[in-house]
Amino acid sequence: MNRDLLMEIYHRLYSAFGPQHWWPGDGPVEVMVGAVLTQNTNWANVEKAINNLKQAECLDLASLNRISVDELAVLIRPSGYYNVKARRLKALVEFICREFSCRVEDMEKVETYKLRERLLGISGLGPETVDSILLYALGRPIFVVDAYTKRIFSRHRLCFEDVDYQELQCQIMSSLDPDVGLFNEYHALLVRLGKEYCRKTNPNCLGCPLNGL
DNA sequence: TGCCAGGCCGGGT
DNA sequence: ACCCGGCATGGC
Repeated sequence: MNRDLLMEIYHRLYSAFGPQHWWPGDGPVEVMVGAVLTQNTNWANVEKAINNLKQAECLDLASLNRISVDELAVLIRPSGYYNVKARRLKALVEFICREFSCRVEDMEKVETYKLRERLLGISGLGPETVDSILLYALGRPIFVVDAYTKRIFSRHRLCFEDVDYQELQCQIMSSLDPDVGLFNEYHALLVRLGKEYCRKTNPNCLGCPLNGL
């Protein structure tokens, strides 16, 4: 993929929308929880679930490790798929507690792609969730691909509609310098653009900052 | 009312 | 190697 084109897109989005201040949420644990809860789900619903967790003072590894799956499911109900997501959250928390003594800081010593593989081994964590955790919770230079990224890029004929996740990620990352700040803002801006101009149906291209690329 | 949202898994071909 | 149903809430 062409580096200049990728940067042109980035600058257009940044000019149009400004900084997005991602991830919306405080600290690595809240970010990781949000990454799981937002799977195929509107962020507004995720916020309700996260507020429930805060209210119950359960938004930390020790509490999440202590409460039952069913108790957790009740708290995260507004985020949808609450039974599967409760299991996925427990699996993630158990992983961190088992492999890193419940200390997020201890994950720092693992090389990024090694850690990526280990996170992908957790049932319920796929590439987007894992990459979101790596980039936004752990500050690793990993580009997050999502449905909007594919839709936007394919509609601008920069990739195929059904492009493989890894394939698109590799193409993008091999064309850019590994810059956490850039990757952070770029993905957030793509989501912002997607919400306003590149939904599944009703693609209103009028006023889209990428017009005439 | 129906469709969509910052996916992923497991079972079937 | 694909393809698909299931998982579920809340907003427009």
